[in-house]
Amino acid sequence: MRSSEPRAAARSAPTIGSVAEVAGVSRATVSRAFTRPQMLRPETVEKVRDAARRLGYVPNPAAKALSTGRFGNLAMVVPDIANPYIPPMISAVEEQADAAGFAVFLGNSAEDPAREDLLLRKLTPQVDGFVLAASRMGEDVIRRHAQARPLVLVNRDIEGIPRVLIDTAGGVAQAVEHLAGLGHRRLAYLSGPPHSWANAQRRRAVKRTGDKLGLEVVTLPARLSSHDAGRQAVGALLESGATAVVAFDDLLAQGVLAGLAERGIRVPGEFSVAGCDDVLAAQTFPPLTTVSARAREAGATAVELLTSRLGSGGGAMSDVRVMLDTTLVVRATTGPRPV
Amino acid sequence: MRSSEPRAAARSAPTIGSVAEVAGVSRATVSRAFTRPQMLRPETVEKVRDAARRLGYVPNPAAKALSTGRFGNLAMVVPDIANPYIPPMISAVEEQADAAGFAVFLGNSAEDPAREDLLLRKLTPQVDGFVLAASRMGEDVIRRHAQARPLVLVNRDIEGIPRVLIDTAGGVAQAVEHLAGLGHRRLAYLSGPPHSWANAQRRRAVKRTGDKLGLEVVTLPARLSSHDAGRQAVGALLESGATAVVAFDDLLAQGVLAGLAERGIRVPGEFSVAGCDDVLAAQTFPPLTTVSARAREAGATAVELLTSRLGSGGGAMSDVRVMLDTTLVVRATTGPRPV
DNA sequence: TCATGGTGTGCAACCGGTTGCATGTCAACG
DNA sequence: CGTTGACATGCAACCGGTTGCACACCATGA
Repeated sequence: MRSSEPRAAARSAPTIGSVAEVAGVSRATVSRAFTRPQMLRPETVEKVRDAARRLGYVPNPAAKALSTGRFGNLAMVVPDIANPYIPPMISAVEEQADAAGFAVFLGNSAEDPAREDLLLRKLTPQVDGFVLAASRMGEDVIRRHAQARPLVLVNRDIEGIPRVLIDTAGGVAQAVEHLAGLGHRRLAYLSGPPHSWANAQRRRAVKRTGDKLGLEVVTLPARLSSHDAGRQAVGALLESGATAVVAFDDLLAQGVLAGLAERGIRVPGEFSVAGCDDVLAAQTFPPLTTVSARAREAGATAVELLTSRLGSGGGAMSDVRVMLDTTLVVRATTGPRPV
Repeated sequence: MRSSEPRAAARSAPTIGSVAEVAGVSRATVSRAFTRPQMLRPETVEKVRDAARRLGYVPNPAAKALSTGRFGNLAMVVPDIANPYIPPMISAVEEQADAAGFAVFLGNSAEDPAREDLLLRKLTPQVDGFVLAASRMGEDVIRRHAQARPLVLVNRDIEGIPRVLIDTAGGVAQAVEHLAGLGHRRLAYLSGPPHSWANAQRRRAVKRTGDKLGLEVVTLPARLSSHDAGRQAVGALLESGATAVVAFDDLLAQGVLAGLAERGIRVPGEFSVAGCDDVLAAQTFPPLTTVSARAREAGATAVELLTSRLGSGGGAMSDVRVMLDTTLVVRATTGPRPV
């Protein structure tokens, strides 16, 4: 038999109306059976739920959003999904949001502030809030968006906006102490993206701790965080006279490892390497000494902050700034200073 | 001064009504100025657009969705974001969807078919279509969802449902030929997730090609795709008497590399290792011989299929099955059979 | 017996767009 | 000069929920 549907897409989705009809009540009652059951006689609720179940009724979120102004959606925007640092955070956000009954939009800004801004603007009218990971946008732009929707930052420190910061300074300082304890006297810091909050934080921690312990510290630039950049930095690293390096992140550190291996320099026998973020670090050989990341926790915490704020009807809580501290994880790429 | 807003959240978002008022036209005209401008006098369109711009008007997608039944959203559901194979695909999907004017929901099923089903059910009422990567759901369940919304599969082969398959069989066969050419006579295949389409495909390709070339092939199980599983498989690998291994994917291969290194077995001097997917493979040391992945292309193609189908009003095209073939990338973990 | 009040349900308006149809205007034509 | 029709715009219903208010019902106390 031919399809007798009026439209192309056979969207015979049952509505609140059909449920009402089957249950023999009004549409209002059906609505209340789901949103305010305590307002109804228990047997009425049961009757409605039963009808709904039989019809396979699923409430239409668009309609709900239209009348309530709440969407049940969050958006997470990241600078680069491909950076291995990010997926665990996304995963945690998704999990936590799901548990709180939210679905999550994912946006990828490709490190471009303008793109990020555009994304937020397009997402705003269908989400209840945002999680912005390592946002690249200007402070004023972020502030403007925060006015339109509740917004939580990860690894970006703006006063007055709730934020979760992974304090790698502590872990990096431990790495420096660890290396000093192994007898190293001259240390290199291989830096990451120039405008990154995390890079500034780590560079400072290396410098300060090195100074305190009386080490010589040289800082080497790396254009960006990548394996190749790390490998290419090995020449400068060796010329610098350092016997150990702390790299901005694990990607760089792994590049350094590869570069050293190519030149036949043994790790940790002749050179020590420490990374940061604990990303795939246990999976290199030798396993990389690094600073734990806690990216998952950061994501989960951000969503908690967001949903609790949404629950409380947007009552702005006082300035929230969560610091997650980190510790060094010693594996096999650091050892005593070569003699 | 105190806030004089009626509600807690100051949502003074301009609506079609306010634009109409400012422009001095009816709401219908404002709507048409955006959706059917050719229906209006050009100067009217200009007048309306101008008013909208001044007010910062952004159409409310929930309202639009409610009246049109179209949402402007897609959903991508993956089994595990943390698997490095996935992010590039997500990234491509996001990019392509964005270009076509869609926002994308991300869902993570955590390899659990029931969770995946639930996710789809919850997302269905606010998306126009789905991209399912390596779905773990039963064929009948997938078919049911495909009835509710257009749906494209990646790396899952179900007749009648549009799908994009990364044909690693070709690349894997090349890997076997490569190893045979290097003199290896006994070969191991280290298998991946038991219910995975990709695993079956690869295992078959190794077996068939090995048989053709007169090699002995042993298949070793690995519970899942992980670094640890690979490392733990090294014992069985060595006992098997093989001199080379093709692993289900790069994660496993890298685990094998680590396990071999721990035992002081040189690669490729004493043992050859090939992976699959080209994920971080260039970043190990030595760089891994592997089969190229094309995950990005798969994602992009899936979205193209989806959007073109959405554009054509759901007119079901005939059975679509896109195969992306792959090739071997020889790097430094494969060498001549040890003597 | 009647006012009283609490309880459960329905009516109808509303959220912000879209769209079929009616209306008004104006130029072209007989 | 009246008719016709193309074109631009407005009116009002509708999408599928939510919610303030009215109402009916019933038990209670005077």
